[in-house]
Amino acid sequence: MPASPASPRKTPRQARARATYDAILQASTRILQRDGLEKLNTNHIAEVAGVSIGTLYQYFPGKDAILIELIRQKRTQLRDGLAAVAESAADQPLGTALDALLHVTIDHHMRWPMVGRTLDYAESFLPLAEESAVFKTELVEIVAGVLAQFAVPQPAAAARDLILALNGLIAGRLTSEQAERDAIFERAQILAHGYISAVKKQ
Amino acid sequence: MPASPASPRKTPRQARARATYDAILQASTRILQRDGLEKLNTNHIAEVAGVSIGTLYQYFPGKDAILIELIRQKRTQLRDGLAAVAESAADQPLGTALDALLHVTIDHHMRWPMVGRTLDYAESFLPLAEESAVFKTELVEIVAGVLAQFAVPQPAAAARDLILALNGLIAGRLTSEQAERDAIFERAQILAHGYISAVKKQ
Amino acid sequence: MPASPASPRKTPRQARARATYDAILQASTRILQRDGLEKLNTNHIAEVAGVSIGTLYQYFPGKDAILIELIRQKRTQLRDGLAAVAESAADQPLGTALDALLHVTIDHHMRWPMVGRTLDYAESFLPLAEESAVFKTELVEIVAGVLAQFAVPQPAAAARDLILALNGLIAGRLTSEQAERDAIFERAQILAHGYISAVKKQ
Amino acid sequence: MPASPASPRKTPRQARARATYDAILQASTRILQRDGLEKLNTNHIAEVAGVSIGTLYQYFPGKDAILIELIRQKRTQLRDGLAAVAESAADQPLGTALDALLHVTIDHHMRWPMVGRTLDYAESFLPLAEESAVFKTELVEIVAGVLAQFAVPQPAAAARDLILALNGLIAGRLTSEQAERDAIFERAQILAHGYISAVKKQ
DNA sequence: AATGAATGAGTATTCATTCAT
DNA sequence: TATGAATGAATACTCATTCAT
Repeated sequence: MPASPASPRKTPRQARARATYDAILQASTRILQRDGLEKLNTNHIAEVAGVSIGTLYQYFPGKDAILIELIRQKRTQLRDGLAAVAESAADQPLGTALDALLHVTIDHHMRWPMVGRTLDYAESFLPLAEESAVFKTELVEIVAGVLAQFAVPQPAAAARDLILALNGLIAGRLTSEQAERDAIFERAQILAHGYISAVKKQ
Repeated sequence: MPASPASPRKTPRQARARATYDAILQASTRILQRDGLEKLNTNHIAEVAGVSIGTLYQYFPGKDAILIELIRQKRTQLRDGLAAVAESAADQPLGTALDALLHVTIDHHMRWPMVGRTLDYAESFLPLAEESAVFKTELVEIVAGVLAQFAVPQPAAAARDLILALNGLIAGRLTSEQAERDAIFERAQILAHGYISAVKKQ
Repeated sequence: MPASPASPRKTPRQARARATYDAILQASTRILQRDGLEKLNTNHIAEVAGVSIGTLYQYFPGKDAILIELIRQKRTQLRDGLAAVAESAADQPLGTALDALLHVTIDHHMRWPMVGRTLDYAESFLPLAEESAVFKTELVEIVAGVLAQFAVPQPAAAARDLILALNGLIAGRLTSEQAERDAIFERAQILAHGYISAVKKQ
Repeated sequence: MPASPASPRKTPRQARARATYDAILQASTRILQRDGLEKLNTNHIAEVAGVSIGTLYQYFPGKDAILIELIRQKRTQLRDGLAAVAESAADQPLGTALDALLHVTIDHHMRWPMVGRTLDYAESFLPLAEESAVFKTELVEIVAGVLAQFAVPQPAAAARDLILALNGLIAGRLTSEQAERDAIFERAQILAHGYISAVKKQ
């Protein structure tokens, strides 16, 4: 099992090790959020995390592995959040279900807006093609499952387009000064409902 | 008035100078498209452009200035393309005008998909905040002008949201294998029409 | 009396300790043979030996001490092998005695060819000058003792030259593809006999 | 033509560049001779050579390339030296020819004794297998050419063995305190003549 | 005694930029 | 003006060694 850049080098067993592992990831998130990808270097991460550079390399085979782990954690959060909402939306009207999904998505983007944008870009140079495809399929399936309950035609294609368009809208709003949570929700709602109405009329 | 990183060091007057200047930008585009931002370094650019590193620095004060110039050229292309279409859309039905805008936008994205994504990211660390705000406003005004002709309420807000959502949809599609021009257009059309219908019903 | 890098930190008394000690040395030999000196690091040794890095340092004060111990063991093996043969050669003809010495030497080189070469090099940076001089003298005395029985003039000088030349021949052959045991023996025999004949004629 | 560790990165064109290139190699030789392979690191080389670390990497893709270039230069020196002597030995008696070859070889070893030993070891981890085989064949052919003139049977095999044995003898003597040039020559002469006599009697 | 988490000095390498020619 | 040799700060990563548990 050779260490690839895609997997952590050592799985933390002791409590201290776990804390170190998390500290490295949290420090990375902070740097990404405050200074961007340019300032994310291993020495800086170690310093912010309060560990030595050697310790960092005990847990991650390299800088890319840290980025990959951050991406994975963020994906897991979003997927689980959407899945939970999708499940509880089973017996609710379309508008309610949609709004719940929107809230989860917007909250997710708002948590670390800069980190999200940066990690999206990082995907383009990390060896994550296959994993990304799987993740996108999972997201599409979750959303498509909700859409299918309301007789939306071609639910997978609709889900994929909705996700992309909403991501663009939300991320774009968060980049600019227009970062009011409720305002974003309102516009996203119009977009989503409008799109679904149009798709149904097709 | 010292040269700021945001402006080329010299305005090329002679034809040879112009050719060198363009060669540097074209080389940068090629490297960005093929290898990504990581491989974009000044020595490599000079080599691909067929000039010496010294010459490169005669034309640009630094690496960032090259990126900035690429961003400006791309922005100018898109803005001019949309403006031309918007003008000729003055006496056409909404659907036709919208489709024309969509075509320009999709073509723009498809020209150098990887470059577009990369430059979008590069904006986040270049000193371009003000300029970017102006550009976005210009785009919004162009699109809002069209929407206003058809009594779309709050045309500026609608234009902004449409631009963001469509960018997300188109860029996302181009990232994945789903890069069929007509297929993208079809879905973008649904999104745009659906959104405008929804906005009108508000 | 602080532990010097030239001596193991503890003399193992219990069987388990002895096993650990040997496991570390065997692991080092395997790494040296398979991957070379570059890959020989204490963490790797500990891993291959199946002990923790802390335990390794209980038995050896440092990496150099491991190398030194390997060198000592190999030297002891060679010296004892040659000494045994030299003793039993007391009442045999010169050719027979010489052949026996050659066989021991070739067998010794063939056991771990890569390890031998590497440890020869390691001598150059380990604090082993005096010990090495003693060892070389011992070897020379063993061989010179045999030569003296057959009236070889200046037996010590002849022994020393023979050892050096044969080492060069054997090691060189083992480095290349020409590693046939019998073929090496044949050429070494010619070399040794020719040299002794020449020395006698002086 | 991708930069491999086996070839210099940039062939010096200007006089200044040539001087820098040579300074790097000379500094490496000095470090090798005085401190050994352990202390041979790129920063140290650059410092001793009086150039910056960046300059070093303009000429060599890495540390290994420097070692390889040193090996090549030493090999060329030895090969050319032996070839010249072999040619001029065409019409001389065997003893004279052999002595001339011995002198070249001993002089070569004595030039940088420590460097020679170290580079011999370095061969074992550098990607030089094929090149080394070619070089050894060339040496063997030069010496075998001389031996063949005097009806030595199997001249190639004899040449190869002689080279290996003499290298062992000379290098071994130079390692110890016994580094008298004439003394070494005398013993090498006995070895060479004895070996050839023995081979002829076979 | 054994463990393994942590350390940090050391080393290789890159790349934006300068400046003498 | 163009060239390309030179610079050196910045960065990734290794590995011998220590020490708290």
